[in-house]
Amino acid sequence: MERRVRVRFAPSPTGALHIGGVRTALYNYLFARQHGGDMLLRIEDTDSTRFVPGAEEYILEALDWLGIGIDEGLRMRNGQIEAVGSHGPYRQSERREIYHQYVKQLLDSGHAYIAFDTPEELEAKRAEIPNFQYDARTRMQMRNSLTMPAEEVKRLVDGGEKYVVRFKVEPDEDVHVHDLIRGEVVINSNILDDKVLYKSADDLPTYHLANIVDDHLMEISHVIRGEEWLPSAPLHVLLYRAFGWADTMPEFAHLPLLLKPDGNGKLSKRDGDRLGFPVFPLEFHNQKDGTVSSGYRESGYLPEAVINFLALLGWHGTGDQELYTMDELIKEFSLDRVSKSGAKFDYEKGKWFNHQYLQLRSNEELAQMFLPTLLANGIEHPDMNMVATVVGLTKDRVNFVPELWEQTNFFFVAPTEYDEKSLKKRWKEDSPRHMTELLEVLENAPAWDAETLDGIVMPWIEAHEYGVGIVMNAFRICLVGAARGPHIWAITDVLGKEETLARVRAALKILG
RNA sequence: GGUGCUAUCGUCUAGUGGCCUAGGACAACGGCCUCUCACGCCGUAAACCCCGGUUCGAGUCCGGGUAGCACUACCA
Repeated sequence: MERRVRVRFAPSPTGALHIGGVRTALYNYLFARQHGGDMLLRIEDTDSTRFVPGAEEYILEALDWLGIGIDEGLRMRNGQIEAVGSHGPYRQSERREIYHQYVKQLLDSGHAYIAFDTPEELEAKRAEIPNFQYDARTRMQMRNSLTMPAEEVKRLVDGGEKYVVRFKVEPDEDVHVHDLIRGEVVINSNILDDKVLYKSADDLPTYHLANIVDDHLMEISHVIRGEEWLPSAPLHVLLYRAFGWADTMPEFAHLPLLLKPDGNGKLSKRDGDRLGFPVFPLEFHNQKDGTVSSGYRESGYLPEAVINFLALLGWHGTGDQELYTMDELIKEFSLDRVSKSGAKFDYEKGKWFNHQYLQLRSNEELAQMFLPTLLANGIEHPDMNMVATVVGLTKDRVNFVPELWEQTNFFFVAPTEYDEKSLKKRWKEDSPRHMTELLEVLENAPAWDAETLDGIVMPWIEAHEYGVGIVMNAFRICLVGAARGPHIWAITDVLGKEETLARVRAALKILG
């Protein structure tokens, strides 16, 4: 009775994988793992006109980066695409023969018919009749195998006339769809049109047919997909019935949509560039239109942060927990705790998640990740131990690895100018004299560790009643160029005696 | 226009008839810590779309309204 759980993520290679699609893939993956089932990946490339080269690779690479594992179908392994499983092929464009067979079955059983109406004719019809719909009310006035003699249909088809196969929707029936998230949804078949299932022009089925055939053949137990599919779910139920597969029809779960952070509507490709944050997991160079879209990976996001962030956009556990590892998500996830309403994409919270996961990474690891940024800023061969040290000193104040540069640049490059605001507030009339004297104190330091320096500088300040804040802030400006940064002795420790003294002298020269 | 789905702080959400004086998180604001800037910690402000009904009792159930969203292709 209990069926093996098999779910699929079935994107179209029409561009970069949208962040909403990533979440759909994630929920499918979590569901599969939790039930010890299979996660399949199938490419739905039945629209040859929208195909974008590189999109398939992109999708698989993105899932691989995020740690969303694929058990069957297409997946990325060591930078190479591989197909695994016995239900293939897993690209719909390679399953033409299979679809032919099922189109024929529907035609033979009277559940579908051939239609010759051209796109132009249909367009004219729509212009002529408001709210025109190709259905039980209108199909008998159109050019199709229901209205034309069988011999003529055969003659046209054999003669290479372009045609489509339409599903014959029976009128006046309440179609029930059971949805795991929304419960029972009922739609009357009268509002459904006779959907095109197959187009002879490119010898490919449409989504609706391919989807049902593949899900059946691949033994999919649960269809977890975006809410935009809810209106066509009744059509899919009707198709399962027409094929005689009603008893093995998968369960449906329609996920709420990801909405724009401002205004209205669902999150789209263009929102990212408009609002200044990525809507794609990886940077994408579209070979078709030449556009480049930014990605979470390239923006400095950690995959575990993206996963955690996305998981909580539309799902929530039973308690107040917000930080989840993938394993915890697999354990806790459940479809009945998925929200019903759309979620505005809150980019700010994503930053916070990244901050949290950044703190968990080791200094050495972060130093490696920081290397490209250093190089981009002209730091050619940094001492990696030193980089790890400064990263450790500053990582708790950044959300992203590249931001480390703003926090650590003075460790690598001595200041040449000094922040005006800091000077105004922290560089006093006595500061040049203090620094000159401090120079002498430091020159005579018996050692250069934090404890030693603190042990001689503090008593010196106290003895002269200069004020700790006044001296230390002026000193900080000399070393950093502004009133910011980690603890002063941590800075002198990294800089070393020679560099520290040189910076104080340079500051004295410029600031007087 | 038609059909469907949805509706709690600015945002993500907890809440499944009394535990709600509506909880948590992000963001905002204030304070503490402190040589600075941050981090961190503590605190403040901030919501049940509206109208009816059911009930001893409604954020929670029902009806209506309103609003938002999705779909309405030989796209997925």
